[in-house]
Amino acid sequence: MQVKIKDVAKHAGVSVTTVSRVLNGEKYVKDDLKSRVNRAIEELGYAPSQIARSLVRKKTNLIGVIVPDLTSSFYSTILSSIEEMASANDYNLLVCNISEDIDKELKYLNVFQEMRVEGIIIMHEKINEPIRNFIHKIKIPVIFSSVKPMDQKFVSVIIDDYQASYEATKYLIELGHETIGFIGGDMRDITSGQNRYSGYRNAMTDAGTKLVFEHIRFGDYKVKSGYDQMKELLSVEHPPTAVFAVSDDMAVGAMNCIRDHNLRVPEDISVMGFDGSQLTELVRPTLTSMEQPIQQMGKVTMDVLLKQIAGETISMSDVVLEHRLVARESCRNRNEATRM
Amino acid sequence: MQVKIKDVAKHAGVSVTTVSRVLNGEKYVKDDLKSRVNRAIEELGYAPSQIARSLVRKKTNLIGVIVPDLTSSFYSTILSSIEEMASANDYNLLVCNISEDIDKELKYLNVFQEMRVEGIIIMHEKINEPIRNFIHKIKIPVIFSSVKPMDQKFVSVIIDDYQASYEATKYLIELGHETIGFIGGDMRDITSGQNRYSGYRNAMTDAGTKLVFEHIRFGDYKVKSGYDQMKELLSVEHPPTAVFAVSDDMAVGAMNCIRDHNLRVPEDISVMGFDGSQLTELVRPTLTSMEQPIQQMGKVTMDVLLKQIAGETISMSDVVLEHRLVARESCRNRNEATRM
DNA sequence: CTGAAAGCGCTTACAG
DNA sequence: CTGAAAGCGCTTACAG
Repeated sequence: MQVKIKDVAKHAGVSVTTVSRVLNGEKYVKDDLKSRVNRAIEELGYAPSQIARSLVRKKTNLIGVIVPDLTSSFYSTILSSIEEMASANDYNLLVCNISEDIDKELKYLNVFQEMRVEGIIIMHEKINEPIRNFIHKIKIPVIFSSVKPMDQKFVSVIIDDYQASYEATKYLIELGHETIGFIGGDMRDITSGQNRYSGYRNAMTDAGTKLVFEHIRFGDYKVKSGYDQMKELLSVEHPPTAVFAVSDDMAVGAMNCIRDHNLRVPEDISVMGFDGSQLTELVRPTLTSMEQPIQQMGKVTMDVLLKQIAGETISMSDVVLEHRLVARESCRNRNEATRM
Repeated sequence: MQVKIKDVAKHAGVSVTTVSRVLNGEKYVKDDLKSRVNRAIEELGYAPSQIARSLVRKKTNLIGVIVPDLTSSFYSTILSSIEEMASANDYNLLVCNISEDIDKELKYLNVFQEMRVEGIIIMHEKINEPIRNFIHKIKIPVIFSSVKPMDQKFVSVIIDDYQASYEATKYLIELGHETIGFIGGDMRDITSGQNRYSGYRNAMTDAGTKLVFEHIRFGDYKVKSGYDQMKELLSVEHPPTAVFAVSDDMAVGAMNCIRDHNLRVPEDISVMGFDGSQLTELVRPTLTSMEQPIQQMGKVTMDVLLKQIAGETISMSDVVLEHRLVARESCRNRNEATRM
């Protein structure tokens, strides 16, 4: 049996009320009693039950987080930054890794509700009807991090994906590339699918560069799909001289595919990534990438969520963070490249 | 105000006992009442409070996990596998990312206790005195995953690090390498520090290969330290022709360093990693690695922990899983290599 | 098959 | 400054 407050009270010869008071650091307890209580706590190895405390206080200090893929460097970095902020504010994280499994998500959302988490963070945008209904119904604050699903009720902490993608493409154009392949995301995703595609498309047409149907492909953000889609890009009659993949993972997959076909990055083909994950510095050549402020994204997400929990009436607008193109080795000027 | 069981009872015109019964799927409730209750639950959007339920059942379905570094591919993969098993068994994960911060760990361990988690998983072996005392004192099952701290009270799910390291080294020796550099871990770590070093050392001396002091270095398992230590190895008069790093991350760092010095892997220097993380297939050349069964490690950890929670008297012995050397491109026969 | 009552381990007015 | 009592939202004997 766990020792409980009653045992401590008995041991110290005081009432449970008094024990509770020293537990919660209230003043108005004589030093004499306070030290007796503390000694009893020490001697009995007492640890108050958060469960019981939560019940009466109606406060759990719990936050539920739904991660699409824990093993992804991008998400685990956001999560780690969320965790840091949470911990600093005495919140604990209940984490759920749904790997494309929508049923699991719904189940977890229910668990979150039953656990009376004070806030929910969601990091993907594949929101189906039951989930949409659910998050609209509950009165727990919900916030989206790194994505913005088609839904105006919730705050999203994101970058301007359209603009970022536009600039990334423009960068390649300015490097002299006239054929730029695109490895996009899931077009059902607004943020990372549609917006990034639009940015690419408009940058191309604005520059008077023609869009080549065979140069436009879509993956699932993971390394393997980058590899597979690149393979397709290499198999067309006139492969592009540069490729823009909307995730670093896919960009790395593309780079590997290019190398496995005995071509060189960036001499033969330039590769541009997106996200700014650890991978960028880890591969060779290092990967030029349109970077999201990943750490900050996690931090700001928790910041805003904590405010929502505190009941501050948040203006329902999104938080849009700065993106930044970090040039590394994987992209090269087309003319220099051909000269080599 | 949250709707509670009393509201449902009133709405359905039954007692809370009856509502509780249908909630918990007990038989002995007339279909008539059952459907009235279910309708009331539906209409009111009622979700039972796990907090209250936990209090009376003395069961939280919570497991606390302490991860050294969420952004590491190795740990996040174990965590993801733990999460999967937990979820399948209706357990939820409270995760704590301590980044070398021992104070944070102790704080979290306290939180875990107060939250009445049913089990605790720890994935590192830097156990200091206060933490040791703490985990020895609490009556919550504690299990170590991927490490075995110097302590006999707890079960560890591990591989035979000594043997794995011995075999990895032997593999390089059999490839004809006579000078094999070593990038080890923290020698305060029994499992991944001392045991892996011993395996290397003994494989070398058993083969009659002499240990070269300047060829033996120690990092912190991360990419950067692999890079830095490799730089040192390259600066000695006679650099080794092969390098064994005790983590894939360090091995990748070493590979990058070698390349940045205009040397080739594996033509000039072979590189062997350890862990079997996603990186192995992702870098070029692909990384030969002594692999741990990462997924299985997470799964088995949860398996054993669940048994301990169920009160099964576990024989206090560790679970030792199979390691496996996976040969890829980064290691080459010394003679072939020099011929090129 | 159904319900009234006690109790899970705390906190918090309320009274003194 | 201290304590008795009510209550947080459930479940579970117990009685019928």
